[in-house]
Order: sequence, then C-alpha cells, then structure tokens
Amino acid sequence: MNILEKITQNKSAFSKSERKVAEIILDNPQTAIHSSIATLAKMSDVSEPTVNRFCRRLDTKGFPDFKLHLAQSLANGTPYVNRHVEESDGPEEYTKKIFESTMASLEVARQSVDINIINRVVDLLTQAQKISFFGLGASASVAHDALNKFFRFNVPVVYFEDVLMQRMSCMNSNEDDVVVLISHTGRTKSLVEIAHIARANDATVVGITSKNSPLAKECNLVLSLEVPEDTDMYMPMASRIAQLTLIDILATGFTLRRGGKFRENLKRVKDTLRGSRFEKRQD
Amino acid sequence: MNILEKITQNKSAFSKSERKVAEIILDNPQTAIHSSIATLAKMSDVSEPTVNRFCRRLDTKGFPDFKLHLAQSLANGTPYVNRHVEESDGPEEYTKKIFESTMASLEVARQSVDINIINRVVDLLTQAQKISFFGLGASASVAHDALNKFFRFNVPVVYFEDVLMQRMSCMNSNEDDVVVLISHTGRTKSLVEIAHIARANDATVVGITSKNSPLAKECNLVLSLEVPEDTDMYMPMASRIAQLTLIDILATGFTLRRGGKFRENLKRVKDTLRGSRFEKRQD
DNA sequence: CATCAAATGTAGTAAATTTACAACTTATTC
DNA sequence: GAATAAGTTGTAAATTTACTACATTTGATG
Repeated sequence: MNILEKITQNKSAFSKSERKVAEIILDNPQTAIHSSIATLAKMSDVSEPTVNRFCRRLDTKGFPDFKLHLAQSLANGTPYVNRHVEESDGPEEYTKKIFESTMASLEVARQSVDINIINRVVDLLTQAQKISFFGLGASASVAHDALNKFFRFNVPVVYFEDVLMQRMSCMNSNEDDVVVLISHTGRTKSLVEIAHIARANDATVVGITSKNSPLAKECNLVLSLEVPEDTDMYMPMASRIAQLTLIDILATGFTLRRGGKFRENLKRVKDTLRGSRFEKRQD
Repeated sequence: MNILEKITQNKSAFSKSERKVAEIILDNPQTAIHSSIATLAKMSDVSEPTVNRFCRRLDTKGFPDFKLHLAQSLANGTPYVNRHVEESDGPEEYTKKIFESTMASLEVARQSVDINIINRVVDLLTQAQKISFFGLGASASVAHDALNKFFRFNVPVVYFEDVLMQRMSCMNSNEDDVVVLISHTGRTKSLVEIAHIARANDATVVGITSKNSPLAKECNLVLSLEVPEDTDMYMPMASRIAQLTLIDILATGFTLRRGGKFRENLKRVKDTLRGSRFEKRQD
C-alpha cells in the first residue's frame, strides 16, 4: 500500500538507472513530491523517460500519479494503530492514545456497518408508534442519549434503566412498536430476555450489538458493530462511542426521512431551550 | 492544516465561481485529485484560471501543488472533513459523513485539549472524597456514562438528572468534594447556578465545557473543548462524543494513578458481572 | 564478433498549467 | 442615477511539464 515501502521492496527488481531514481526519492521524498519530472531526472542523473518508466513499474499511471501516491504515503502522520494504554504512560501519552484508538475504532466501526440495515432500521423507526431504547451498564447511557435525541422528534419514546420496568414496558408492546436494545457483548442475560419478551408481543426488535451474539439471535434486525475493546482497562470505551455514533446516524436518517417541515419543528424545540440559557455574547 | 477543512472554513471568503469549484471538490475530493485542471473547470462550470486562482487562495503554489495537499488530506490519518449532512443525502452519504465528521471532531478536540489541566483534574479526582457528575439535556447521558465508569472505582460517586437533586447535592458538598459539570455551550442557567452553589460550599468545580462561557467562569478548572457542531441538525452530536472521550481519559488517568493493585480491583468488578452474562462460546 | 534483447537517452509532440490582458459585474461616490 | 473604481471572470497565448516514438547504447550469448 505505502509506496515508499513498495519502492524499498522492489528495489532489486529495478534496473540500474531506476535504482538511482529510487535512491533519490527514498533519500528525500519530501523534495520529490515538489519536483517536476525534469528536476528529478537531473537529480538522479538519468533521463526523463527513465523516471517515467520507474513510476509505471510501481503500478502508477505516470509521474503525476506517482507523486500523488507518494504524497499520500508521506501524509500518514497519524498511525492508526489501536495502541493500548500502559502502566507507565503519563497524561500526554494516554490522552493521545485514547484519542487515537477512539478514532481508529470509529474507522473500524464505519467499515463494519451495513448501510442496508441502517436504512431498514430508519424505515422501521419512522413508522413506529412507540420507540423504546434499552441498555444496561455502559450501554445504559447510550440508550439515555438515544432518548434525548428521539424525544425531540415528538415521537413516543421510552427509556428505562430499571430491568423490571424494561420488562414491563416490553410486555405492553405491540406490532407497531420498535424496541432498540443496546449491548456491546450481546450476552447480558436480562437484555436477551427482554428481546424475547418484546418479540413474543410482536414488537420489532433491533439490536445494536455484536454479530452472532445471543442477543443478535433474538433480534429482527441487527446493527452489528465489531469494535475492538482495550480489555486491559476493564471498561467499555470504544464500543460506546461507536454505538453513539450509530444513534446519531439513525437520528439523522430519521430527520431526513421526515423531510423539511419536520426540521422546522426541530428548530422550534431548540428555540424553546433558549430561555433556559444565557445569551451568547455577540462578538 | 487539512485542506478540506480549510476549504469549508474559507468558503465565505470565496467568490461565486470559486465557491462552485469548492463545492465540486468537497463533493468528490477523490475524483478531484485525479482530474486535470481542465476537467475540474468543466465540472465546476468555470474557466481554468478560476480553478487556478482558487488553488492560490488556499496558499498553494498552483493546481498541482493543491492536488498534492488534497491527496495528503485524503490519505489515511487525516481524511476528515467537517462535511454537513444535506437534505438530499441517502443512507450511504449521511452514514459516511457522520462517521467522518465525528472523527474530525475528535481530532479537533485532541488538539484543543490541555494536558496540564487533564493532569490536574486527575489529581483532584484521585484525592476527592466524593465525585459528582452533572449535566443536562444531551450532556446528561455523558454524566451518566461518567457515573458508570467511576462507580467501578469504588469511589463515592454521584449523578442526578434532576436539577433539584443536583442543587441539593451541591449544597451538601464540602472542600473534599469534586463536582464535574458537563455542558457543551456552558450557558445553561441552572448548571451555572449549580457551579455557584458548589463553590459556595468549598467544593472544587471542574467544567467540561466551552472556553470563556458563563459556566467556565464559575469553575475552578475548565477542560475546554472547542468542537464544531453541525447546527443544521439541531442536535448536539460531536460535542458529546468529545466529552465522552474526555471522560474516558479522566477515568484512565484515574486508574493509572491508583496503580496496579487498583486494577486488580477493577478486574474483580468485571468478574462479578460474569454471572449476569451468557458464557462466551470458545471457538 | 555478430546478434539480439534489454536498457537508456534524444527529440519531438501532446497535454496541462500558468500568465497577460480584456470583458464584464458589482459596489461606491458624487 | 451616471461615472468610476474595484473586483471577478473568461479568452487566448505562452510556458512548462509529461509522454511517445524512435535511436542509440550496453551487455550478454552463441
């Protein structure tokens, strides 16, 4: 992928002159991307077509294309690794690591998400008579957040932290209701039971959970998130952020589906809050 | 730094035709880097020199140089534009945009965060007799999450959603207590009042909020997060994610400060949960 | 040492980018 | 509301850049 590595690897396959070009580029890639083919040829002490042939040998369309690849390889300033926090880390290190690994998790989550299912879930949500969000432990705050979002849409939305309340709520559900269950592992017993109860009452059950988990099997639709967790810390972090982002996406899909007039309504809700706030200084 | 962000920011400073170019590029940057100035001009329905002028306005040497910058911005690591969701976006687009802008916000948050203050807040938290987390609206779920994390540390930790409970709790606080207040805008009246009450009772008040806000002024320490929000959607999204990440960082700092034995204890808490879960299939 | 294949370079061509200038639009002033 | 200035945009020519076709060289082999 990285073109600099590729050059190093293929070095032996190059011809004498091509190798000269390779040396110069590896030696000072930053200069290379800002040079024309003529300057680079002169620097490497070869002819221009040789430089061009060198580029083609690396599966690029030509010199300009090669420069783009090179530029991208050089831009990799933020290595993406899911680096784990270590005992010896100071504030600077762990802050950096947590930010980076959170971003990396989002990238992983993005790739693992299935757009079709998102679309179907949005469909369901827009048609639901009542929407419930349930989660336990760390996922409770995600459900809480979902409540906050969907509440603004003026849709009957339900959220309970209490397991018994969750059960009772599901027992009273019917086929027009959507129950969204959030769990990273998908192995929390009481949540799986709740899924079961909800389905027994003909509600549609959507899981935001890990693929192939017991919970996933009880759901009508599963938004699976495969996010690596730093288990050393014994706390769910990345999974929650991914779940929240998914909630954001569902909420956004919901508002878009409901159209422009609906957005007006949202604005009104927001404006209502104004009275509870200090005015923003105009500067 | 990132040129896509730069385009979005300077959008207002552009002329009409330049803005057309900006639209096209933001809309499909991947295509842009592989196009010639002529194709891009045609796509934007402007003349070639206009495209060139557009590039210069962004402090690049010219079109080829601009493409290099763009390529670098698109490379893994810093790909993220703060692109806003639009009415016409389908599930694919808005999913992509939300993931990307969330990641971008985290990058912005990372840069705006002050490590020294993080360190001092961790100090305070480890020494606190009682820790309270309060937030309202969207920030309530962040406080909720913080409760979840710090609860595991076997520290007296308090969280209320109810404003009155928050007030009463703060009235009973003393100089060994730390009150963490979470608010994106920092202009929520009741939260500012709570900060005032807590300080009047000698508690240390930490704000996770925007710099120079009324709330920030009432706090002993401010962890300021300057995160751009897509106000079109009328819902806080990015700010929450950044706040949560900050909570993760504080929690991590906390566990690290408490040392190895403490981590043992965390593991025990986690093991206790096992009974409530289905066993993980060994495969 | 003749011959072929691979490698490299030369020169010309095509393409892309930039510059200079003219036409046009939009604000500003009297 | 006309006159003028400032800013914006486009046309066409100039220049730079990259590529192609072909010629020359190098080196290996019978």
